[in-house]
Amino acid sequence: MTSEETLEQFNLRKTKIRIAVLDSLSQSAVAQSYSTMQNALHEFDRTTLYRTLLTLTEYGLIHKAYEENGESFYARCFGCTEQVHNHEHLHLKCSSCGGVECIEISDQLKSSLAQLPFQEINISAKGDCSTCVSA
Amino acid sequence: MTSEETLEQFNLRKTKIRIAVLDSLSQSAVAQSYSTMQNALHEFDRTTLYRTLLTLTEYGLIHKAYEENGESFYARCFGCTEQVHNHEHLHLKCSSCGGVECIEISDQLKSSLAQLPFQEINISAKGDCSTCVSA
DNA sequence: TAATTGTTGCAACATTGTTGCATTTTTAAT
DNA sequence: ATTAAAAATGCAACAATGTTGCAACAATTA
Repeated sequence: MTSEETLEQFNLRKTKIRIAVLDSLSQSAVAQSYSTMQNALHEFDRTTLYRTLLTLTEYGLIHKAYEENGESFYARCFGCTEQVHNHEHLHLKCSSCGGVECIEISDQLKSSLAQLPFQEINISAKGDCSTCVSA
Repeated sequence: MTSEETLEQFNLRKTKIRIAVLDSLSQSAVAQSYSTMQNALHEFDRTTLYRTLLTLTEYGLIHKAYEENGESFYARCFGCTEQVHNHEHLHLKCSSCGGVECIEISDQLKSSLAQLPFQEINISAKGDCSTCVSA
């Protein structure tokens, strides 16, 4: 599904920056930092980017995958809605390239987590991402 | 062990703010945010607090337990050194009081995590902390 | 095409992160 | 106890990001 179709589906206006952000995050294997996106989308005002990320997050199209030292990394959400979030993955911050990758987790780990009486469980880790480990 | 003794043990100078930060975090059941500490320690310059947190973190006396929306929460480290970190717990952000609590994790979850080929695995969750759930 | 409604760009300010430097404090030596 | 050396502090300054208000503008709908 194209970014335009996605926006239509969520009853969001199809604006340039929303399409650009969704396109960029959809094509990216890793979550992107705010500053990376700001550099890539320098034709837009940073406030606009800020509000675009807020809106897309609010509607469950993207999510903040990782946060460290005040730097936020965003990724496309798949199977998430405003109410339900699929967090059956962990976020790996690559020690080598600095990117953040989403990693599927084992069934054993899933069931261990399912026993916890908490919501919005989030796992992050550091190591080499799939790109860097094979390089 | 008192905060002064702890600082001695790590060959760190016993300054007012270091003792105040360690005392405060040692007595606190929950991790404290930077802004909370800044308000509590307003007699010190915020740069000094900033550098104090850096130093205590560097030597493994405290650690950044949680970070959300640019707000960092710090807690006393137990059994951590500059090299080895004990992260056999998860950080629970309380939906009610906003505090961050350290929670011990089950052996099953520990062993699931031990199988992951990553370092510095960190789990966070949202829910009610032990204080709020019983209130 | 016009009216409506939502979005954008800009200005402005808050908070936190960060560095340099002069001053002060801590520690160790005398 | 005094002093010299080393380290920590306070202050000024600037960067990055978060956040709001508002006028101008663009996307949708009638």
